[in-house]
Amino acid sequence: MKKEQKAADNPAAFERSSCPITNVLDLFGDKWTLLVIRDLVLGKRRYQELIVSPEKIASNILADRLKKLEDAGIITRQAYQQKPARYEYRLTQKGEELQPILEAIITWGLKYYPGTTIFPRIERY
Amino acid sequence: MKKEQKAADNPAAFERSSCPITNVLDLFGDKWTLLVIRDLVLGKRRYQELIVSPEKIASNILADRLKKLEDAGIITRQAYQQKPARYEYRLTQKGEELQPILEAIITWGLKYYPGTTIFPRIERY
DNA sequence: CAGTATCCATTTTGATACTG
DNA sequence: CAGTATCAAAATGGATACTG
Repeated sequence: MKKEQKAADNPAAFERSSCPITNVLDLFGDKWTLLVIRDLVLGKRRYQELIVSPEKIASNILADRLKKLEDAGIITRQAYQQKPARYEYRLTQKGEELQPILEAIITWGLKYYPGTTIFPRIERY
Repeated sequence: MKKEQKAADNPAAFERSSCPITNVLDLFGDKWTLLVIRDLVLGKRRYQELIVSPEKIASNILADRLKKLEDAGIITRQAYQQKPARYEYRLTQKGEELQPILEAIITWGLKYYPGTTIFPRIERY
């Protein structure tokens, strides 16, 4: 409700949305969202896998970001078992296409923060 | 002082910094920093040019971000006249190399936010 | 386990006023 | 103009407890 209300009430909202970068920043211009996307790109799919990142994301924040990413069509949430109901999160095509952004960030980050490394992609078979 | 203090006090800070993406997010994982970088990439150099972006960045926020970007070695601040002292902000080599990130964002943004456009680069001669 | 809910501290912002 | 200062409001975050 927040975003829509903002768009309706705030006359500046239109201008803001006319720039592609601004729109993308509305999506992940914060400390956590891109980290969640990183983990999904690396192959994580379950809540438990996502919650254990070294950055120690809080459970409420993770839940919030997963919801927002689903709303944005970046990920899907699919049940993989009943009782108890459990879900897997996967990138959609739209989400997969964020990968070049991540790669550009990684390239720059590795160069200017020497000693950093990216976790290996989780292999599934 | 804030960042350094954080690194010194917070035991989790080390883990956080071992990932290149996390480090980059510390730099521009917020609503405004990347917008400032966008404008600089587009050729803006002076405070007045930067302050008039359609997103209406507040003057204190702009000043803060310029300072942080300078501290990070992304931009330089050079006087171009005295009395009154006036400065130009330009991307360093390190800052120029952020361009691929911006380009990846723009590519994705243009695709998924149809109707958005990027401002033309300011031409100087 | 996979979230949801709550509560409070901290951070970020936005508006406005002020200075050289 | 190019910032700096102030300050209240809003957003965000972290810790913890709770539910099915």
